Amino acid sequence: MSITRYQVIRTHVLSLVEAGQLKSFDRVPSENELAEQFSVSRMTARKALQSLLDSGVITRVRGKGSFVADLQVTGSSLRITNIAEDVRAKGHTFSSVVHSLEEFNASGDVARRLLLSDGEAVFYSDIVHFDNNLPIQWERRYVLREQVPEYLAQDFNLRTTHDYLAQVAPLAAVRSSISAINADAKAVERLDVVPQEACLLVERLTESRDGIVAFSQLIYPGTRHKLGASYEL
Amino acid sequence: MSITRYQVIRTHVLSLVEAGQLKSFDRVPSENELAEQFSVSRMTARKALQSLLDSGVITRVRGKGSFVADLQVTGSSLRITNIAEDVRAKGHTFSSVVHSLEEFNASGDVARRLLLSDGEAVFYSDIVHFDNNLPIQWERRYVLREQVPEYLAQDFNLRTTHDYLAQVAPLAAVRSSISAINADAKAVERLDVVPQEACLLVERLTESRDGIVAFSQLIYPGTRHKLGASYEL
DNA sequence: AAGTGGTCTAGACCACTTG
DNA sequence: AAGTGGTCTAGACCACTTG
Repeated sequence: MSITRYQVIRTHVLSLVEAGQLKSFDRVPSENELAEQFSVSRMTARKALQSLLDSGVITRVRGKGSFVADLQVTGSSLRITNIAEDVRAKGHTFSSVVHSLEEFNASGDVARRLLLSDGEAVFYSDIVHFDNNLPIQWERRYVLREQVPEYLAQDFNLRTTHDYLAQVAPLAAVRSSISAINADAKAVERLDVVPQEACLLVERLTESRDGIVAFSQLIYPGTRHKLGASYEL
Repeated sequence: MSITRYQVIRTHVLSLVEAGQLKSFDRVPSENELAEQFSVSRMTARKALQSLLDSGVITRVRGKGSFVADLQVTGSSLRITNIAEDVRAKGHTFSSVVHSLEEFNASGDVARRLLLSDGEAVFYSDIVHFDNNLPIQWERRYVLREQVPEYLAQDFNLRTTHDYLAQVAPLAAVRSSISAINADAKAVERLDVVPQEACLLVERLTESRDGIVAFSQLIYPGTRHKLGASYEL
């Protein structure tokens, strides 16, 4: 079995990603660009990109292009939890502090996750949730305006963003990734943790039947909170 | 988005399998047969069969033909992750280093999780897994001796603990928790991270039909690895 | 020799997003 | 209007397995 042309192209693009020359969400050469560069037909270049899509290395959007995917490896299963219910189920008092609720010009990672152009406006909320006055979750949420036009008019002390969104834009799909980060100055302030303390970062893209609704970043003090997942086979 | 021709063909073949007209190992119509039957080009028929291959519905052998695959045991989205497969799916090289494989006297947390008394002996493995020579998972596993008597005799360079355990003690239930920790000296050594770097800690209790099998601690460099979970509702 | 799947070409039309 | 990815065509050569 000799090495095929599409494998050569696949390996080339993969090496760009692995060498760090292309980072998450960076644009990957298009089918036409690769076809010209490697002197192959577009279908062959396409096959290379398609195999990278299948491997989860890139994502593709018609009309826009192909992009390096977010790091993600495993697929475990996680319940979508309602933090207010979880706290109350323990017999504790749940409360929230809304730090920001405003319009925001998406850029960088946030824009790319939401498939927006740099500078497009989204709704933004910055809220900390407490369990008996101890901060347990810092929630930053970027919401598409056309999907949830009344987002800024809500009182998120009365109802969590999760509950409100579940009502106005019922979930159809959720993609989450979980990583660990060291607390920066802002996290120290919001969550009352020690500088550099390990925290859980859950990034979540939620979709309704009408498409993407929101991108959320949920940060938990690592030592104060565990995410649970269980399944029976 | 209209229904494409290859989807029509895919659906047709799939319905034959689901209706039981084609059983495991039965021959599926060839690319040429389908192309003629549906009046499409061979490439379009091929795309339909290829998508069935990707879904695990059929297998294909050059020169022989396409055949209905053996019964699938897929638990849909509740996949328990196999790190070796995940790495290889990206086209990367997977390798492992076994640091310890020995008997160990359980105590504290480990004993409690396994419902043992303090000081009872279990089998213990300490292994680091690499993605292209970059450490991505440090796995410490505590295994009940009576459930897996031959655990210490295995070569976990050839087969991961996950694969071995899946074979000798099929999973019946899994309970995981995920938290964030700051890297201690041992983690720095095993995972080649910076001291205090945030890492993901996945703790997992696995059970077979005969009861608890093992307790595992899986530690991932936080910045180098994300756990992904996605579900469609 | 005839049939199979694997790769590849050089075109085409389309829906969609961006300047 | 130009670029993107998605689908599709009608050919081609190939390696491989089977009668």
